[in-house]
Amino acid sequence: MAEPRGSRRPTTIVDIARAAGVSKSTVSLVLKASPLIKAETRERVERAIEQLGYVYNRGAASLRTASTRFVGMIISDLMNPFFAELACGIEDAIYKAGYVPILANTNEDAERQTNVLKTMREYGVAGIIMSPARGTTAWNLAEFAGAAMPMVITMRRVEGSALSYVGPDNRSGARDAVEHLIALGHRDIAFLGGYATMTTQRERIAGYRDAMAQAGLRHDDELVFESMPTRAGGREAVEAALKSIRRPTAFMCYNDIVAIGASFALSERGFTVGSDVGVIGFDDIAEAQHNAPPLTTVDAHTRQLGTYAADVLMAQIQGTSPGVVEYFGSTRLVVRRSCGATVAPVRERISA
Amino acid sequence: MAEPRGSRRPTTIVDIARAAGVSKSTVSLVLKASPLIKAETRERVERAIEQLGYVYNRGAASLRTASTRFVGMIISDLMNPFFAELACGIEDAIYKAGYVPILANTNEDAERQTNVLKTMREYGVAGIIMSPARGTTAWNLAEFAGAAMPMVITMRRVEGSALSYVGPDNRSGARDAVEHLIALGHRDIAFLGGYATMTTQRERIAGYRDAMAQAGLRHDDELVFESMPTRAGGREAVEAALKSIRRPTAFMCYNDIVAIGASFALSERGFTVGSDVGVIGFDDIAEAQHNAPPLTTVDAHTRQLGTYAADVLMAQIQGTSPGVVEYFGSTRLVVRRSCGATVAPVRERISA
DNA sequence: TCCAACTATTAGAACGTTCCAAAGTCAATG
DNA sequence: CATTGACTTTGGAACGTTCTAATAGTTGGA
Repeated sequence: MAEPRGSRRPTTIVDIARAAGVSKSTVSLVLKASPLIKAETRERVERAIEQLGYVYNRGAASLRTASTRFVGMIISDLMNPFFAELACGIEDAIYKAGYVPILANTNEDAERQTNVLKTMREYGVAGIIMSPARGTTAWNLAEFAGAAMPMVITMRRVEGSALSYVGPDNRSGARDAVEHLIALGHRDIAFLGGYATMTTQRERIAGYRDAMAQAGLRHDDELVFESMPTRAGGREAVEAALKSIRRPTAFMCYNDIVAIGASFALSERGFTVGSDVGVIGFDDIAEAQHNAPPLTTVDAHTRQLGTYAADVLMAQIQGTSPGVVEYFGSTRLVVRRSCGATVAPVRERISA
Repeated sequence: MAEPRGSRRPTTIVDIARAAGVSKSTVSLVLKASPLIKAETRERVERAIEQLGYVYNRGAASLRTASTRFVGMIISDLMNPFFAELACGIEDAIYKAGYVPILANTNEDAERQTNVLKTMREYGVAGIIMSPARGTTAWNLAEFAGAAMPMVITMRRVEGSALSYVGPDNRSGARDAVEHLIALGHRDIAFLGGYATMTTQRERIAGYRDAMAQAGLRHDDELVFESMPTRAGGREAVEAALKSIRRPTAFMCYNDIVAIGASFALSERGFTVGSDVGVIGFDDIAEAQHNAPPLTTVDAHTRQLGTYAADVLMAQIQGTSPGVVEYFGSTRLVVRRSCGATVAPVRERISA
């Protein structure tokens, strides 16, 4: 509470030691709650700390111990509610582990990502969790891959990288969703959104093709409509699909915001999404539930994946890790109304 | 690139000095691009840095200079797209100013906020930007208010606090919106969402009352339906309003997610939002545009406010500030279709 | 030849912690 | 009364920078 008497210099461990009539070593031990210190001494020191309004200097401690409790958290697009949820999961787990997250939102800018990685190293972060910007190559991460720095990649695989990875099982998630569309009677099903340069898109398309092939349905490139993975991209992709020769009756979308953009554009054009035409998203962001109509989607358990990614990193930092982890989280189809499930009841109680 | 020869010890400025045949002071000067250093010497040092794969240790530098380039960024609810957008604005500005954000998502938990403030001080942040958790009092912030630590509060005013504040002009924004509803012919207009313990809600309600009083319309407490400021809260609030004696025909909502929840519930009950009944939100989050129907709302210029808050903090840190700033950003009514503007054309080209 | 005024470089203390090795206390034991 | 061992406490080096003041080296003018 109180300021140090005379000077501007902040109170240090030495001031406390003087005030309490002990050595600075003793104060240091009190600060880390060492059992070596006698109760009476500890109280005396604690009183001095209180009185002088001492603030522990973690920077100095870090210099001495050559380790920090910073964790770098590199997010590719924080404006996307999906990544915001991921970030929340990561942040929470980091906080609970007694670490502190340094945030960087790269906005899909690989150059910025490079800068940020460099800076974080200079700040001595204990490890890094990152959802890589589009176009990140294993080569970009090579420096870190050498176990030099604990690091986990999340949500987007980087091919050829030997780093730990945590993400959803995109392929089986997409397969489940498309199988559901097929079961509802859809035959011409398009895939909307994303670009083939994104591993996530390729994985989801693979799932789409698995289901289509299984049912003996067409699933060639002419049924894939690429676009930016945004709401606007969803609108564009669906417009393109509607202009195509074989007009699809259902749309498996790269993610929820694409699906929301697509269902919006479909409604604008007079289609009744959920009966004329089916739409399914991926991720299950909060918004999906309140879309019109409520969006059928694949729950990726985003928040939990974030938490798990952080846990993996912590284990790696603390050396309790079994080495490189590759985790593909299970997904769950959430049937709402956008898929054309006219008969099926809404299986879900609205909650969030 | 290359690792130091023998030991595990990371390369330091001293290793560079030895390799380049100069003193560590010289290396230090090279690192800060001092004009004192001869070009030839600089090159020699830079070559050594490259060869030994030296990583600058900012922690050590901070200890010596007694200052860091960390900025604390305390967000009350990162899952809310409004705050995610705010966070993006802040992060970007901080990054551009050459600082590094430490993130904390308090999740409206005042206790966590207290912890986080303490921790950030221990890490020696140069300043803090924070959207306070609900229930934060001036007393909670008293320690910081003494100009001891540069700090700017954003989005939610804390009464009695002498800290800088940056946020939208809630009162005039809400007034504009309600005036628009009145101009469209609505007479029974309710206010939905938030709690009177939140300064932001009180300000927005004040604007609502300004407009209602001006038009000579009822605006007593019976037309205010409080709820959590979430989508679920919006649903609950509108249900309560529909049960009330004097059933309103229009709803001014605390924010966009409340409005989205409300318009969802109204549609579920068979109302056609935008003709039977009007709904207006506040914030203009990305989602508003793709709501069904697209949501009329008050653009708070969220991202810019974040950027501005960061700029104010930077000025305060660098001592170029004119002291305590109170900024109430102008707002802009964005007329879409939820307000019952059946006649008015949609004034906006869809863009995001 | 000497001094002034540069330019370029450097020695060494300082920043606030932690940690090691050593030392002081005290009661019990032989 | 010395010795032991458990329990507390401590001095001082070390962490990797920056910064001040001082030192060389060089040039040019008197």
